[in-house]
Amino acid sequence: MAAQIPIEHIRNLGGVTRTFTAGSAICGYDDEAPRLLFVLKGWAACSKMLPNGTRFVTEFVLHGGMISTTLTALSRETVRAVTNVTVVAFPDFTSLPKIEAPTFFYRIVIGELMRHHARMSERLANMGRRDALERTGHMLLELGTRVGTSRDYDNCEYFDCPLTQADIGDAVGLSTVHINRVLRDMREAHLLLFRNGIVVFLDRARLADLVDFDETCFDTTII
Amino acid sequence: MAAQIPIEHIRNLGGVTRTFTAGSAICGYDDEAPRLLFVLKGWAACSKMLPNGTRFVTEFVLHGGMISTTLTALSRETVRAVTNVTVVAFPDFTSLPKIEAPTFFYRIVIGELMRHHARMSERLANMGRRDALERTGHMLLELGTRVGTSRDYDNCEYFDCPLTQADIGDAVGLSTVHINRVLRDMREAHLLLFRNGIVVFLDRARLADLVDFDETCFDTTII
DNA sequence: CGCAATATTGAAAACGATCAAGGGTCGTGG
DNA sequence: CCACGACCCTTGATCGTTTTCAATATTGCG
Repeated sequence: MAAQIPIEHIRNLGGVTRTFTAGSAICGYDDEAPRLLFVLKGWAACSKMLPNGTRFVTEFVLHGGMISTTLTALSRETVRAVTNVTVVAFPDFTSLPKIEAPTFFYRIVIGELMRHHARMSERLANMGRRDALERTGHMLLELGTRVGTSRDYDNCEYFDCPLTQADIGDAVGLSTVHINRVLRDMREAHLLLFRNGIVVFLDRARLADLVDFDETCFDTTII
Repeated sequence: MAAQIPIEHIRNLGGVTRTFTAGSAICGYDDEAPRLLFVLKGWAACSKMLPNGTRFVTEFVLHGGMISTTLTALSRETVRAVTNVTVVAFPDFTSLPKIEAPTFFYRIVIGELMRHHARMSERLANMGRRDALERTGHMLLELGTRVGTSRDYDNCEYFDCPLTQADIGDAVGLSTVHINRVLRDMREAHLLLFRNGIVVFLDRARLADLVDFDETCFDTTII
């Protein structure tokens, strides 16, 4: 199983390319035909609206990530484009009675579901047993690991992060106000900066240690 | 895709049956050969030990549930038998380079991963955006829905629940002490009883309404 | 330039954790 | 058969974290 989805393979399978503008809905849970989407570019967010009026973000889908509309329907999630997003869409062969797609396609889907599972497992533990600083630090380290960081700003690692503080709060289960305070604390502790859509890890090693971040679940060569 | 794993099919595929006594480890994350296990009987719990010394239960595996040791390794989870547990074990064909198993097996694995995903998604939202009473109520309703309830005790629905209050706390991210108080509140509000390993829903409808429980994610005929 | 969305800060209140102590139940061994 | 220990459940009091409410910057965008 490859470490990452072979996007090139997928491009050549006759999927339909679609784009979504920032803020638009990629799929709701009462959609048309079931589809499998692979994100080629941009950030998307899977979220649930709860009856109590709050929102929760269950997953950010990044480059190479998969969106199964069958799955989002089952999970009662909505997927929305955070930035402009490009995807390739396929009919959702996974729910057909017979194997109808190249067999390696099944392996790709299973791999994606597993990576996804590993992230959710980590995030569950995160939300259940860690405090605000650990949760937010963890989330930002996860995102940095997944999108990949560059080096600049006095040789610190950084990455572009199009999320608002509210998005992050909705993803880690904290109020926007508190995310703001946590970010200030991290800034004052010279751990990281988050300004103008850019996250700079001022001291990534210390941060990772502080929030005990373990890349295993994200930087997967296993699956 | 079937609503449930066709255990009969699986039994006839030459898997090896194994049993584990209550409390023993079913797999840790440094296990031997990767395997796929299907639980025939009993309750198991997937959990993570965090560096801060706390435990978090990411999933309870019940009758018909699947355990992939590849996946638990990736997620750095440990699986422990809560009660005595019987499983059928297969080599983990999902990580082989070629399709090596009956193709419907792939569909079974994908279905299980999706159901699993839907539960985790629901639990994430639960932990992130609901209070203690809602979380615990939700968890018990989820378990009741998954194992199936019987009627007795003045015609109330009930089910056998082998978990301790500590287990539940570790699964919903609350302290044991607080779980205890929440259970007392629910008892005093005539919503449910949890005594001697039995959960009785005294007023299931009102409870489900109070914690806004939605069975869609659990009672799946879709996948 | 002005509006809307986002970020920031303070003060008060709520919620859940933690600490500490006691009670019940079960199984084992004397 | 009883005593003991292990484990689980229960309750009270206190402390800390995070939420909420409210008000004010700041930024981005048409």
